[in-house]
Amino acid sequence: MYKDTNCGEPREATVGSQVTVAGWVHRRRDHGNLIFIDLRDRSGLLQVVFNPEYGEKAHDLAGSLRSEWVVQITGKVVSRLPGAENPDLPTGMVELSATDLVVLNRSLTPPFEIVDDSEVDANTRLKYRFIDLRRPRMQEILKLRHKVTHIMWDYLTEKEFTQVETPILIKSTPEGARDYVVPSRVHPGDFYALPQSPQQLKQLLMVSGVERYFQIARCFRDEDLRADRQPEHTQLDFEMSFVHQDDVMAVVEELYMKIANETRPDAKIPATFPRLTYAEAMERFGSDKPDLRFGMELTTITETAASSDARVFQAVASSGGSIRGFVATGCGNYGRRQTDNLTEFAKSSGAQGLVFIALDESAPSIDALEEDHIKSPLKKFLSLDVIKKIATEMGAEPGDLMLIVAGTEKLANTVLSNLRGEMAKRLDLADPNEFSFVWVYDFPLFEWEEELNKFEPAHHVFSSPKAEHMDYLESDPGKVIGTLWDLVCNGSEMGSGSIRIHDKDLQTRLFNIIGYTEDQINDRFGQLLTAFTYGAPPHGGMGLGLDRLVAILAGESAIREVIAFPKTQSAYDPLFEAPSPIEDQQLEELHVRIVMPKT
RNA sequence: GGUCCCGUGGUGUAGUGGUCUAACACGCCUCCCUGUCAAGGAGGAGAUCGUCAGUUCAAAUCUGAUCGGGAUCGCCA
Repeated sequence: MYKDTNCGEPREATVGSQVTVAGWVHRRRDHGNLIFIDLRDRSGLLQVVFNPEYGEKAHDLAGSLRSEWVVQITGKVVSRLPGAENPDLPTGMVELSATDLVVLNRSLTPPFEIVDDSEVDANTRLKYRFIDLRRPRMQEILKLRHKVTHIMWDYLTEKEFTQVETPILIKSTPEGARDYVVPSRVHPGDFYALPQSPQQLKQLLMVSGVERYFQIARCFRDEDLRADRQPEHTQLDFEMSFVHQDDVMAVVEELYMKIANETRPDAKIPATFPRLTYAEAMERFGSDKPDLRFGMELTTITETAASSDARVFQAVASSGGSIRGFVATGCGNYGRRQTDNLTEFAKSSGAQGLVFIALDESAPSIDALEEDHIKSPLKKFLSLDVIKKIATEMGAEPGDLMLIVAGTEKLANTVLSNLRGEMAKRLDLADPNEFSFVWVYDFPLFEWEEELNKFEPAHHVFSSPKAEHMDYLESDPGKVIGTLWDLVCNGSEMGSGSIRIHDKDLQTRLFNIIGYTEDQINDRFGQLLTAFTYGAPPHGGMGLGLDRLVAILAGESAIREVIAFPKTQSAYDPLFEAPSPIEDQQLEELHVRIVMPKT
C-alpha cells in the first residue's frame, strides 16, 4: 500500500505515531519557510505542515506542489500549536509534520474547484465528471447510494429472496415507452431491445418456482428526459409468489423504513406508511402522488359556485365539469402581481384561468364578511352570501386566499395539484427533512385514451383486476379497479406494484380489452402465456426507483446528481461524447443503413 | 414537437445601444513571507461576450435563426 493511514483518521490519540498518507493536494498555503497542505482522500482532509527543520528536502519539494497533485507523505502526527487548532475539521486538533514527500502524479489545473458550493455549468461538470465526483458532496452521495443498495441486499437476503440477473438484450415490446434497440449481427434485420423493466422475466421466474426474486436492475426507456428521468435508471425489482397485496407492502414498508432510518437518522419518517385509495388521493389532493407534508387539501364547490351569477362557473357545471379549489392560508394580502403570477402558473398547467377570492385579515369572521374585505376578479358575480358559503365549504378564514379552478375534473385536478405544490414551495411548507411515505392503492386498471379512442392500461397489462370487478371487465372497463398500488414520497412516485394475473385466459381477456390482436399477443407475450399454462403460482411484486429514492434521501431534486455518469437533457454524455457514429464496417456487419432526417 | 430561463477570461458573476481599449471575485503564473486553514502582501497573464445573419453611423447590449445547458408540457405501460 502507498499509505498506512487515511487522511481523516489521525486524532489526538494517535499523536506521536509515524504514518504514511497518500492523496490529493486539496489546498496549499505557502508561507515561504513554512508550507501547509490540506491533503484529501476519500476519508477527509488532513493538514500537513512542511517545516525545513524536520524535512528539508520535503519542504523544498512542497513549494512546487499544486492543486490536485497526487502525493505520498510520511511524517509524524503532532498536536497543533495552542490556538492553531481548526474545529471545522475532524482532524483539526492534529497535523502531520512531514519528513518525506513523494509526488506520485501531477495534475493540470482543474477546470473548476473541488468544493461543494460551486455551481458549475452542467456540461462542464459532466465533461469532467471524474473531477466533479471528487467533490466531498458527490463522494457522500456515491457512498449513500452504496449504503442503500447494501441494505437492500442484506434485508432481502435475510427474507429469503434470491437475486437473479435477467438479460439486457431482450425483445422489443412496442407498447409503453420507446425501446432502445440493438441490431443483431447474426440475424440480419432483427433487433434486440434493452428492457424497460424485467417485468415478464420476473413473472417467468415465479413460474419457475423461485418464489422470492429480487434484482437491482437497470431499465431503459428512449423518452425525453426530465430532472427525475434518465434514459437508463435503476430499479429495485422484486417479485413474490403466494402473496397478497399486504404481504408485498409489508416487505417494502419495513425495508424503506430501515433504509430511511439508517441513512437519514435525522429525518422525520412516519412510523407506518399511511394508505390512501386512488379515489381518495384524487379527491383530497387532485393527484395520485400527493405530497402529504402539508395541508391545503382540495374541496369541491361545484354546486355552490354554479349557484352564483358567474357564467364561467355555470357553464362548467352544466357541462358536467368540476369546480374545485383550496385555501392558501395567510395569502389574503396577495397583490396584483402575485395573483397574476399564480394565474400564469395555472395557465401553464393547462387551465383556462384561475379564480381567486382573497379575504382581508381585518374581517372579524367569515359570517361578518363585508364587500370591502373581498378581492376577486369575479367579485361582481359573486354575492356576499355565495362567498361566505364557498369560504365555509373550503374552510377559509379571514386573511386567506382561495384558489379555484373550473374545468373538467381531470384538468381541475392537474392544475390544482400543481398549484398546491407551487404554493407549498412559495410558502416553504414542505420540510426537506421529512420523508412522507404513503401508499396509494386501488388504482383503476384502465384509462380512457381520448386521442386513441380506446382503453389503455393505467400502469401495466399484468395487474390483476379485483375479483369483484371481473364481471364488468368487458362491459365497463373504466370502472375496474386493479390490485395495483404505488409507493409515493413527498409528491413523487417511488415505485409501483401489483398482484399479477397468473391465469392465461384472464390475461388474454385483458389484452383483448386494450385491443391487441391475437398475433400481437402471441408475438409479444406468447412466452408468458405459455408459462401460465404450466402451473403458474399467484404472485405479485413491485418495481421501485432507486435513483429517486437516493435523490430524496440526499435532498437532491435531480436524479442526475445521484448517478455517477448521467446524461444531459438531450441524452448526451459529454464525457464519452456518446452517442457517436460508428465505422462503416460495423454498420455493414450489422446490416444497418443510416438514413439521415430531412432538414 | 411546444413553452420558458440561461450562455461574457479556467470557474462564478456584473455590464442591456456610444463612457467597453469589457468590470469584479475565485482560480492561474512570478516574487516576498515560520502558524495558516477560503492564509496574507506585491506584481502579471488570460475574453474577438456560444455561433451565424440582420438592424444601426455605432451591437456583449436590439432582431431573427441556429447550437448547447436547464426547467416544464406533450411523452414516460
